[in-house]
Amino acid sequence: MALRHAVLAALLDGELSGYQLAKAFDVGVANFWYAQPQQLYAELTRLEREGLIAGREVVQESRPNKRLFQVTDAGLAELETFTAAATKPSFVRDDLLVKVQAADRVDTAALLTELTERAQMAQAKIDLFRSLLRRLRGDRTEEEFLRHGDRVGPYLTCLRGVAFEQENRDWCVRTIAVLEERRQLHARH
Amino acid sequence: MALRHAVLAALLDGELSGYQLAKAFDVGVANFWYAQPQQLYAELTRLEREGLIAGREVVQESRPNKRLFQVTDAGLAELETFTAAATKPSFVRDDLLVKVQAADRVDTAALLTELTERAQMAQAKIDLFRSLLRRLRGDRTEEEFLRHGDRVGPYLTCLRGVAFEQENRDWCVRTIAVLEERRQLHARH
DNA sequence: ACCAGCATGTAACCGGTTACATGATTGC
DNA sequence: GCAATCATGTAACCGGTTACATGCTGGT
Repeated sequence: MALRHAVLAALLDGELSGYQLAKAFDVGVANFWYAQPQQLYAELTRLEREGLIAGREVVQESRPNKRLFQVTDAGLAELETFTAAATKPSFVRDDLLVKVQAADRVDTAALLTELTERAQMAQAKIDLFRSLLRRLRGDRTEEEFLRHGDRVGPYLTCLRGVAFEQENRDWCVRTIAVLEERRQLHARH
Repeated sequence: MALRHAVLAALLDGELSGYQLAKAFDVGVANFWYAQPQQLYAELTRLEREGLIAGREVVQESRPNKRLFQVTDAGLAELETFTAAATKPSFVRDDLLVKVQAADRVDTAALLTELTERAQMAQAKIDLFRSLLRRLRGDRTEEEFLRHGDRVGPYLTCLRGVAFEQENRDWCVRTIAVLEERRQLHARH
């Protein structure tokens, strides 16, 4: 089980519903975890049954009722155990990189389109994460916030997200330039 | 099925045995895919059965015999189809980031150790990838190689690997500094 | 009228992980 | 003598993905 700790960590920010969590996990919760709604609802049910989170029904009028969840003491203890235990490093697994690996042996037209899209998606994420960072730190400087702010966890993971997506975007742009130049050279023969 | 294309792409460099592939995939083949030996042997069997790769037995004296595989025309066609089709973006999923997300609510001692280890592992990968890049480009400059070299795919993915691991290392170092400073502030109370 | 957003699930499937298994050679 | 490297697999499991399902409200 891997998602459970990501959910617990996400719920440290306060009470959230499954739907709200789903929105957060849809963009990857500041690029550190991605999950689909179905997975989350299932995981929330399990976590509640095990007493690691507590849910309460919130009745709404013009919308369907929802259940807000928060981490219990047992849940926090679980996170504590998890953080203390060693984990094996995670690896990148990206189809786009596989395609680039094969780029000099196959047609690159579609690949170039995809790389362009990826660069744009990366830029969109950068913008999103940057505004998130601004919201988190408020009117303090970054250094000030990281020293004395109360919830630096999300800020730090978000910084990683920004750096990752910048790298992503820059690499896409560079790769497009290289492949396009080689295409032209090849066309001229 | 996802691994199959990564294997096909890896085999574009020339004939390789399952064991050699396993070594490459163990470090993540320039950080674009990771897989275990068992997975590879199973996948190679499947790919050969489907005619996407062809294997030949190589008899060795002082070592167990091995089977070398190369991509067939059908395999190349499969790669072509794969590259032309759209893929959904991949997401980062890293336990270490989950831990950092929760860092201000749990004890960070073990986490700091792990971050240090990660920074070192990232540095080791950077060194590894850099030497790979040097080997690939030979005595040409990077620009020259990317313009006229014949196998730029591996070079480009390797560039991504270096950038990723640098980002990784820098973020670990930064995060350690932040968490450690907060620890001291908190200890003094 | 129709689509987007709110809100929550079930069930089947597949791919990746973990555990288990074997056996020879070379170097410390 | 022991560990590391070469070399190749099988089987059970689990977690993440895909497909399917429901129903109400508010805006264009």
